[in-house]
Amino acid sequence: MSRKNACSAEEAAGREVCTVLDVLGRVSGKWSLGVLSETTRGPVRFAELERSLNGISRRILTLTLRQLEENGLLTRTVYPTVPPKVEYTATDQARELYARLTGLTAWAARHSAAAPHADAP
Amino acid sequence: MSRKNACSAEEAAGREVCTVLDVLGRVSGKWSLGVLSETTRGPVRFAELERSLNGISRRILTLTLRQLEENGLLTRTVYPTVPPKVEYTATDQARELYARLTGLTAWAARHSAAAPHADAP
DNA sequence: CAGGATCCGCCACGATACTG
DNA sequence: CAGTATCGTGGCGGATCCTG
Repeated sequence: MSRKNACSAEEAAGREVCTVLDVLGRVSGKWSLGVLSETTRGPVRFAELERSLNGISRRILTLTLRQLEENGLLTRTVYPTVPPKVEYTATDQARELYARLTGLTAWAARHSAAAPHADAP
Repeated sequence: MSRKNACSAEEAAGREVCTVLDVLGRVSGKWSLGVLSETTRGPVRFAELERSLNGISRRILTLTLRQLEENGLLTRTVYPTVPPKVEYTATDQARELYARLTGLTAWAARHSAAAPHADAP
């Protein structure tokens, strides 16, 4: 979960790059996109995410959720029930961003290249 | 420069996520976007990049260039002159991808939120 | 000038145990 | 159930030195 991105220097034209870097930094975690994918479909509980994202550890899941929340991409709702219940939902901003990101698959489709094997009809 | 992204598991809906992850992985380096930014403007020499991207080390620059080249995002042209001369240029694929990525700044503009200070026009 | 070879520090990620 | 607290690890990135 990369946090800091001061965009320390680069050149003048780098302002744009800097912004892009910042945006990508907000979903930089290995599982961030997976979490967004799940939470975009509707409210999801912690344990659900833990199962959906097969292989993620509790710690990383927590950190990822916190990061996304900090960046205004996730809404955390706590139900003060006796066994705790917490739901996470993607914000509108997150949905927009996620849409733009999945839009990259269009690019990937047009250039299936460089892939280890690929398919190619 | 993260290379491997087996997208080991996740869930079914994760295919999309997997693809996005793969695309982002191709420009994952700390300086990859900076390099793309420069090479998109036209052919650039190694030393030029080294200066433009202030703070980058020779090794990382080389690795970044190699990665981008491997992924078909950069064209490497060697001129067999006596002092070596090598030029790097972004491919069309790279320009397309870079355009989509800079498109993220639009999103960032609409949600200046979460930034340390800033917001409210 | 362009880049290979080394050595090293740091941080994201992972595995596990414990708790309200 | 939903986390927090600890400890360990791999690999990216940085600093140099050397060469065709």
